[in-house]
Amino acid sequence: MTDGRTRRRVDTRQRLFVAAVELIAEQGFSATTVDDIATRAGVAKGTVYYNFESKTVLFEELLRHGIGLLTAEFRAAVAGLPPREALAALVRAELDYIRRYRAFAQLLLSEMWRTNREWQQTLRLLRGEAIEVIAETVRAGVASGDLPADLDVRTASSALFGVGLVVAVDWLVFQPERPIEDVQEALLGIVRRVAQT
Amino acid sequence: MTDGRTRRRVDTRQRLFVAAVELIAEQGFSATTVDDIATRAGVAKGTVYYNFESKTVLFEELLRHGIGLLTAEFRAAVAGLPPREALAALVRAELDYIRRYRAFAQLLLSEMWRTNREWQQTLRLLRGEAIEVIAETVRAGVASGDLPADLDVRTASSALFGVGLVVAVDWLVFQPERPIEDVQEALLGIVRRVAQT
DNA sequence: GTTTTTGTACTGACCAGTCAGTTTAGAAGT
DNA sequence: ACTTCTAAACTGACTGGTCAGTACAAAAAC
Repeated sequence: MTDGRTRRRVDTRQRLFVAAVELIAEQGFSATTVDDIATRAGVAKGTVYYNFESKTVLFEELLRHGIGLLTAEFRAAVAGLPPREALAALVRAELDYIRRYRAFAQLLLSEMWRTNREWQQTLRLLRGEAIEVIAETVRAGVASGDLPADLDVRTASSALFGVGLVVAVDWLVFQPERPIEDVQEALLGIVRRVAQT
Repeated sequence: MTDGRTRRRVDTRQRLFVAAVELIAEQGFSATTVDDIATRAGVAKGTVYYNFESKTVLFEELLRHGIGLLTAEFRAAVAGLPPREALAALVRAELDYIRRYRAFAQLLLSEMWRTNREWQQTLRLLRGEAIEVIAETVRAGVASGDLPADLDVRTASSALFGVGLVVAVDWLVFQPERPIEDVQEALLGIVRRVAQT
C-alpha cells in the first residue's frame, strides 16, 4: 500500500498542494499560472498534469484536502464535550488550524463567497460539511438549554465559522507581529458573552 | 459644467463601474476581462481605455469610489452621537451600505486580504481610512468610560469592520431569501453584549 | 520492467492594450 | 435657423504576448 512509488507520488502531490495554496492565497486562482505552481514546487510542468487532470481539478482536490482536514479537527475537538465547552473547543480548533495553515485560510476567505466559478459548487459543499459540525454542537446546546432557545442554528453556525476566519486572517495580514493567542482569547470572550442564555 | 459632454462621460464611467463591480464580485479581478466589462456596460472596448488608463487603474478608481462612499456614510452616521449609540449607528450604516452595494461588498470581502497584487497598497490605504472612523468612535468610548478600558482600539475596530462584512455577505450569498434586517439585529445584539464594560 | 518524473517544444485560445477611423455635441460663422 | 467646423467621445479590428494543456523521448526511481 505505502510502497516507495506511492509515497513518492503522494509527496509530489503534497508539494504541488503547498505551492498552489501559497500562490493562490497571494494572487488568486486565475492570476496563478500552472508554470508558477510547478516552478515553486520544484517540479516539471508535465508532472502537474501527470498528477492532476487540470488546473481546476488540482484546485478542487486542494480544497477537498484542506477543508477535509479542518472538518476532521472540528470533529476531534468536540468529541465527548458538553455544548458550551465544545463551542470554545471549536473556536480554538479553528484558530489553531488557521495558524498552522495560514495560506489556506487566506485562500478560503478570498474564494469562499465567490459566485460563478467552476469550483464554486465543490466549495459550497465542503463549507457545508465543516459548518455542519458546528451546527451539531449548537443544536445540542439549544436542545439542552445551554444556549438560548431562540438561536437560529444555521445562521449562528455559519456566522461563527466566518467570524473566526475573518478575524484571524485580518490579524495575520494586517497585524502579523502580534501573537495569535490574543485573537483566540478575544474571540473566546466574544463567543462566551454571546452564548449566554 | 454639466453640459452634454461631461454628463455623457460621467454616465459612461458610471456604467463601467457598475459592470466592473458586478463581474469582479462574481469572478474576481483576474478572471474578469476588459471585453466582459465593456460588453456588460454596453460600450466598445476602446471606450474603457478612453476613460481609464488601464484595467488596474479602473479597478483602483472603483475601489476609491466605493470605499470613499462608505467612509462618508460612516462619518455621517456617527456625527454628534455619544460613543455607544455611535457604535450601533456604525453597524447600521455598514449593513445599510452592504445592502445597497452588495456586489461591491462581496468584491471587498474577496480582495481585501490579498497580498502581492498591484492595487493592494491602494486598498490597504482606503481600508485604513474607513476603519479610522470606527477607531475614533471606539477611542472616544474608551476615553469616556463607555467602553472597557482594556479594549485594543485598533484590533476592535478592524474586527468590527470585518465581522460586519463577513456576516452580511455570507448571509447575502448563502441565505439570500432571509431579510437583512435580521442580520442587523443579530449583529447589534452581539456588539451590545461585547461592548459591555 | 513498470511507474513516475523530466525537459523541451509546441498549439490554439484568449486577452490587455493600441490605433486609425467614425460619430456626436455644441460652438462659431452666416 | 441652418450649415460648417472642431474637439471630445466612442468604435472595433488588430497585435503581441501569455498561458492551459499536449506530446513525447529520455531518464530516474523503485
